[in-house]
Amino acid sequence: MLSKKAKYALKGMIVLAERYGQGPILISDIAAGDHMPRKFLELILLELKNHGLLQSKKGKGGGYFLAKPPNAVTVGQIVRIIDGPIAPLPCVSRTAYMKCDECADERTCPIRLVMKDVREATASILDSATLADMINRVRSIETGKEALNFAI
Amino acid sequence: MLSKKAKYALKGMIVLAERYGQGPILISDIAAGDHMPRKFLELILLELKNHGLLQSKKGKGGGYFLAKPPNAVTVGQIVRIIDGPIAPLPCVSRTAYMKCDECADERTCPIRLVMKDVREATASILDSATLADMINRVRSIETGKEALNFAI
DNA sequence: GCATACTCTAGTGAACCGATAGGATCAGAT
DNA sequence: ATCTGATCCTATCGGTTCACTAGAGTATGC
Repeated sequence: MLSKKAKYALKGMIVLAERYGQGPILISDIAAGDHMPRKFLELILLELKNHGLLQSKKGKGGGYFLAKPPNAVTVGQIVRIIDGPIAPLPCVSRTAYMKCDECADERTCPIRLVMKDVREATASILDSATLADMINRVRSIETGKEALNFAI
Repeated sequence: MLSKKAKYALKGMIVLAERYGQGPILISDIAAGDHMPRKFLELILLELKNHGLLQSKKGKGGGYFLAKPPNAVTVGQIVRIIDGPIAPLPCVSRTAYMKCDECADERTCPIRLVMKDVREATASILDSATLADMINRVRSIETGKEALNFAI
């Protein structure tokens, strides 16, 4: 389950992606647009900055802005920073692998086999979805309406 | 992330599936085989029973057994009972849908669109994997060894 | 030097997790 | 009837995480 923290992080990043190239944006502005608790968002943005996804400027005219273009930041990166590994079990994680202590033979653990499939499927979705993708996807729904459905 | 409780539930169900048709199995036996805390497992099996996945018999010669054949019980069912909805966000859940309060237009929420993909992918894996599938998958690895790899 | 805005450390109440305790209840054997 | 073996049920507990808040610290620009 995605935490609220991660959800706020994603929302914040999307706002910043939409205004990419327009200079620093105030925390307050980001929070106000999507009804997020300002102080909480403050922590989150800081964390994303410390992981290199954001840059900031202090003082008047300050704020946050993306460290990389929107097509170079994926949902997977953001979720991993805030919520930790994507894998449903530590023993199938690539970024934070840990052996289960009870599991005798990892290679033949039936639960592991299924959860590995889940991990693979989830990771491939989250790691291929960039901020730019998300924005475009919404725009095409908003402007083209149900056009895509007919195209299929 | 899958809870330990859900993991124990899956392990327990697999044990019961392997011995399907052999009458009731003791909680203690199930717990001992996989090093699970007996009392904790007791709660879990009870919960699975109350949701119709297991049946039980009290007194001497008692124990737990599957209410349905192993090919009629999926991982998804078990996980949902123990850990709740599979969806990463309530607003993309089919079994426990809940609107997000902040989300103005659900149809164009970019986060929702991505998480819906994740839900779909995860659910299709978990809902198609039965206890019988898991057992067979392990057996074919154990007996056929690396045969499958060569086949690819 | 003062207002502005990010930076950092603590802390808090509520909920959840993993596990245990102990009695209640029921089925079968004697 | 009574005893034994097993599940059934409720309560509780220590620890951790979650969602959020408070407030002091620090750099920036005018």
